[in-house]
Amino acid sequence: MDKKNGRKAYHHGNLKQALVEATLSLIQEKGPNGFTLAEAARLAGVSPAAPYRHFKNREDLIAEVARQGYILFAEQLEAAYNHARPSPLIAFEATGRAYLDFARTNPGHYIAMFESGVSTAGNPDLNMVENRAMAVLTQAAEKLFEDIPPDRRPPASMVSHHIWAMSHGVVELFARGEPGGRAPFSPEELLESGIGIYLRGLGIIPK
Amino acid sequence: MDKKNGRKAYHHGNLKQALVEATLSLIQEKGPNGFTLAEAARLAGVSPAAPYRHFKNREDLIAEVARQGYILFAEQLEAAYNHARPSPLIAFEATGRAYLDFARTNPGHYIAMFESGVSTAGNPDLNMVENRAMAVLTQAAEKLFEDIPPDRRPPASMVSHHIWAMSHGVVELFARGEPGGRAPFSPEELLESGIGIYLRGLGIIPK
DNA sequence: TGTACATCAGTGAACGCGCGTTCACTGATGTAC
DNA sequence: TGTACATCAGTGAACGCGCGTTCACTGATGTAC
Repeated sequence: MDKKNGRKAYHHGNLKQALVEATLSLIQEKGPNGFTLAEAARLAGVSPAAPYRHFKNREDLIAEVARQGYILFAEQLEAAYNHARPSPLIAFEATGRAYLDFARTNPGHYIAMFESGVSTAGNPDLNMVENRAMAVLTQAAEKLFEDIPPDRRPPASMVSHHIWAMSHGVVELFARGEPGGRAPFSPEELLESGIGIYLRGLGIIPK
Repeated sequence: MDKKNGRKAYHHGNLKQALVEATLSLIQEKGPNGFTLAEAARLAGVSPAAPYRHFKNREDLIAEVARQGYILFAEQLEAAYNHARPSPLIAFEATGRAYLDFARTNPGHYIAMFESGVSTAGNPDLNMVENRAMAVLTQAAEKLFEDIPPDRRPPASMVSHHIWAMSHGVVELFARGEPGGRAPFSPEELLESGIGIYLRGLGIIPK
């Protein structure tokens, strides 16, 4: 499995993943629709026909990037949640921070997942990994309600959708482009304070 | 100023606005980057060179769509807010609904404003109209705090950014594509309940 | 009211370009015996 | 250990296409006198 000497190997060896990585940087640079399949091939050092060995077309390539993104995303949320330790509340807040962090450090993945127009509904693979990521948030919300009387608990999946929406909104509106772009607050501040107020509204943080 | 008889007038009469409208439907259909300037020209019934009389390039055209969108947006938010009548709280909630409504009924504008990649920072015209829209939300938040002791008031602009983020998140994640796409709740439900919980957290709605 | 002229807002042909996709091909690798 | 062969993963040339943009042009409109 050793690479032969240097560049000129006829077989790339790992072209599929190399194309995924080329796509990641192209997406960051030019947006999800700002580049062509030929450009990705060029960046991977390969002829324009080569990608067709691995992907049906451009959209298929982006879907693969998104798929890998959802898996990473779920892993990182789960790691941040850390089995509700040290406490469900602290772990929940850490998960929110991890959301923002993921979007920050993996912009290419994030864009492929949420801004590229790939439909998760139409793609069973994608649907599955998306649900897995979502489940982390929902379970975190459930754990949070242990101390609330059952008749005052909102549905956990509604709460996770609220948190998801607020996080996504902060990412899209305030964490893109220039630092200090659209708002006088940092994205971290905004998300942290927003979730704080929301949790107080749920009765989870005392007033 | 009457149009001459029928189609074949050499001068279009109102090509600039016709191109804006063509762009609106193309954006809805194919996304902010899924069409070409030539396509917009074709849809407006004009040669591919004609748009250059009115717009520097494609981006310039999309920026104009966004600009008109922000103006509409501010108007609709303001109308919904209706000078804090019948009460600051009810008016505030109506404004949230108007946000969602705008995104729903003006998808082309919304996409041009928030998903096309036009930078409002780099364009003074856009920046201005964006701020005008934002100011509606901020003023609505301020009015909401009249009854809260000043030392417990969060900055109004922070609150408006929270609301903006949650609304935008709901639109992007749950109000796009198929009805009942990503979530088991309707966008309206989600936004309404989310804002409700948030306002309870602010102490504006009693528990 | 008429006329000359400037300006405006289009046309249509042309160009160079790069893309997506197909195709027959070929070099490298894996495997059966 | 060798060898024949199948398969895999690339190449490179070709095609048709539509785009962005420029250009000299022209028909319509507005205006000064």
